[in-house]
Amino acid sequence: MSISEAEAKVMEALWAQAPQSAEDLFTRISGEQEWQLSTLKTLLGRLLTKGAIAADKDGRRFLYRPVLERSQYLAEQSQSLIDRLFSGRLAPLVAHFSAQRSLKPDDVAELKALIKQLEQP
Amino acid sequence: MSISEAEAKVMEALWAQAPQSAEDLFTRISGEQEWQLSTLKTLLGRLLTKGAIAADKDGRRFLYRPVLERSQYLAEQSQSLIDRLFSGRLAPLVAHFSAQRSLKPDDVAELKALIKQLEQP
DNA sequence: GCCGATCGATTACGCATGTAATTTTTCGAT
DNA sequence: ATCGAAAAATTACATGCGTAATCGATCGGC
Repeated sequence: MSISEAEAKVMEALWAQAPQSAEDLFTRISGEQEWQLSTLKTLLGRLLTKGAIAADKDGRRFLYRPVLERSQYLAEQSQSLIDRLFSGRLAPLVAHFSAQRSLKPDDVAELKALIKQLEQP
Repeated sequence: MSISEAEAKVMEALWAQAPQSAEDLFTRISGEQEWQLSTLKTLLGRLLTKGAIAADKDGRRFLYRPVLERSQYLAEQSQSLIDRLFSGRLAPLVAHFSAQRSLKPDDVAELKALIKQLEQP
């Protein structure tokens, strides 16, 4: 059921716009990704098998659309990371970033605004 | 160079305590992980090849210790996630969690404290 | 209705991974 | 010096993934 790295790139393209044909996708993705068309087709096939996308016939070709929602994918990936590495809690992850000094003032401001919003629902 | 899921579990055990022999590790990890000893040995071998751990001879056996630091591993994993899914910025990840309503009041409080600390260095 | 272009489906293949059994090496004890 | 236990190294094997070529089906034009 898990989406691989390469498959995720296809999902991103479909989340950005759907439905799209294989050709459409190929055009969009080229530039980001140096794939042959048949590579993309393989990935589409695998995503279909996994049920992450669906295909609707449109004349002689198929139009693909996501079934798995992006927000759900984000949730799974994020949750998995903080479960595996941060005991399931978000704050330690943020603390980690701050310890690495990889938080720019903008980030801090944005976080602060978020928190404020969370406190006054 | 990348550490796999199973390998990461071995690393966690070594980060928790080092150095340890394969037997030590096996004892510690059993209960969490249903591995045969030889599975663990395979993983140790692969980690050695990858340079993530080192081994020092101690009589007839080896004592293993981490070379890769946990904080670096955390940094790589976390950065990779937010790069792939959140345009490289932390705030959107936090926003995602809040949108999922998976932030408990404790978490919010903890985050708030963190932010405060970041503002007054 | 047949032919070729255009899609999708099938097959391929090397490498990583999860999991483990088997083989080889090496000490320590006799 | 030899033998056996214990540890490490090698080999194994199925599955998933990245990448792609090729085969097969199908539709539109003649």
